[in-house]
Amino acid sequence: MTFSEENYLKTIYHLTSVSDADISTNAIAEKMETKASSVTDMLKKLSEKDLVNYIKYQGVSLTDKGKLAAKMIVRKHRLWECFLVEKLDFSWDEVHDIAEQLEHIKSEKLINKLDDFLGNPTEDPHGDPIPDAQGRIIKVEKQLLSEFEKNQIGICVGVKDTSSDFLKYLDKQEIALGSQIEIIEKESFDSSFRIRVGTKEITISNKIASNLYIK
Amino acid sequence: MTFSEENYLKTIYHLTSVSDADISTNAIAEKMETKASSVTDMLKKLSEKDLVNYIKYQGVSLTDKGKLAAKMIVRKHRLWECFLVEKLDFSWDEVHDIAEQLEHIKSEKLINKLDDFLGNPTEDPHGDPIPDAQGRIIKVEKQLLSEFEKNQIGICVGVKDTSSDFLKYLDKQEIALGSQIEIIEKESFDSSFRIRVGTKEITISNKIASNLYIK
DNA sequence: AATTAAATTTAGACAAAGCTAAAAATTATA
DNA sequence: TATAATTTTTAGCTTTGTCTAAATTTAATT
Ligand SMILES: [Mn+2]
Ligand SMILES: [Mn+2]
Ligand SMILES: [Mn+2]
Ligand SMILES: [Mn+2]
Repeated sequence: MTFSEENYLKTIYHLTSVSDADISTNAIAEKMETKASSVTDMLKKLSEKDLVNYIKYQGVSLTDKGKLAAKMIVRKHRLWECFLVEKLDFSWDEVHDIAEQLEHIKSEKLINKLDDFLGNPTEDPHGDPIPDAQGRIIKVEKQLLSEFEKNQIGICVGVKDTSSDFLKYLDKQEIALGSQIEIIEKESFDSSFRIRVGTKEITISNKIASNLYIK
Repeated sequence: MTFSEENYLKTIYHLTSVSDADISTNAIAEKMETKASSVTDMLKKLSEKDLVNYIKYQGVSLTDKGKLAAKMIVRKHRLWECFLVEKLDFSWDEVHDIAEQLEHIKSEKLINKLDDFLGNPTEDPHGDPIPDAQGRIIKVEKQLLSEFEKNQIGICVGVKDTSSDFLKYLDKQEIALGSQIEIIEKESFDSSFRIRVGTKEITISNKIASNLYIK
C-alpha cells in the first residue's frame, strides 16, 4: 500500500467517525487539501482493492478490510506520538507532523515492540484512543466542556482540535490532560465559561469549551 | 529531497568510501538493483541541485553539500538501528530493512533528540560509525581478521558484510561485537583460520575472516 | 590504427498521483 | 416540473521515477 492510499483510508476513517453516513468526494478533497478529481481517481483504485465500497456519485464507506487497515495506521500514528512525548520529551503540539511520517513505516514487529516498550498505552498524548494489534479500541465516555453546566466538575481527558495553536493556548492556561475543571459560571450571552483549573480561575470562550473533552 | 534522491546519494557515499575514485553509472545501478539509464537520469537531477559533480561518461562524485546530505541519512539510519537494538530489543540482523525506511523521516529535532535519548552513541549495532549532527565521524582503527597472523589477539569491533545471513552465522558461532578472538592457526592452503572465541575453538573460512573487523 | 566490446546516454513509453477544464449526474429552487 | 446550482466524474495533461531499445562514447583488442 502506498503512502497516498494510506492517507486516503485514514481520512475516510476519521470522517466516518464523525458523520457515520457515506463520505462524499468533496469532504475527502477538503480534508486532504486536494482536488475532487484526484479523490475520484483514488476511490476507484481503493475500490478495486476492496478497501472501500464506492458507488459513483453516491459516496464511499470503508470495507472491513479497509477499516482495519485504517485502524492500523491510526494505531501507528498514536503510538509514535506517545513515543515522541514520553520518551523523547516532545511537547504535545509538536508531535503530529512527525507522526504523519512515522505512521507509514511498514513493520508489524516494529509497532508491536514499540507498543510494549511504551507499556501498551490506550490513549495518545491528546487523549485519543489507540487501537490494539487486532484493531480493538477502548471507548472512553467523554463530553465536551461546552455541554457542561454550572457547578459541575470534571477531568480534562482529551482535545477535539489538535492544532498546535490550540494546544499551545492550553499550555499557557495550564490546562493539560488530567486537569480538574470546575464550571463557576456559564455566560448565557456568548456561552463563554468562567472555570477553575487547579487553583486558578479563568474565562474561556465557547470555542475553547467546544474543543475540550471532560469526564 | 525525495526518498529516491536520498537513496542515490547514500549509495554514492557508500561506494566512495571503498573506492575513492569517481563512481561509475553501472556501479550505482548494480548496488541499487536498477538500470543504468535510470541512474543517468537521476545523476542529471542531482547535478542540477549541486549535490554531485557529474560529467557525462566520466562518473560522479559528491559535492560538499551532497556529502553532508548523505552523511545525515547515514546518521539517521545508524541511530535508528541503535534504537531498534538497544531500546526495542531487536537483534542486529533484523534492523537494517526497518532503518532503510526510518532514515527518510524528515525532522532534525527528532533525530537529535533520538541521539540524546540513546546517549549519543558513536557506533551502530554493526560497529559502523555514526556521524554527529555536523557530519563528523570518529574513525576507529580496525583491520580485517583475514589480515591477522598466527597468535595475534584482538577484539571484534565490526562487520563488513551486514547481511542477515552472515549476522545469524556469527550469532550461531557466538561471535559478537566485543568478543575476544585469538588466531590459533592460519591454514595456508585455503586461508581458513582456527580461532578461539571466548573459551571455544572454531574453524572459519577465509570468507568469514574477510568480513570481520578486529582491533 | 581499425575493429570490437563494453559502458553510458538518449529516446520514447509507462504507472502513480496530481492538476485543470469540460461533461455528466444529482440536488435545490423557482 | 423545469431550470439553476452544486457535486462528481471524465478527459487530457504534467511530474517523478522507472523501464527497454537504440544510439553514442569510451575502452580494449587485434
Ligand atoms: Mn496526530
Ligand atoms: Mn494524537
Ligand atoms: Mn543498515
Ligand atoms: Mn548498520
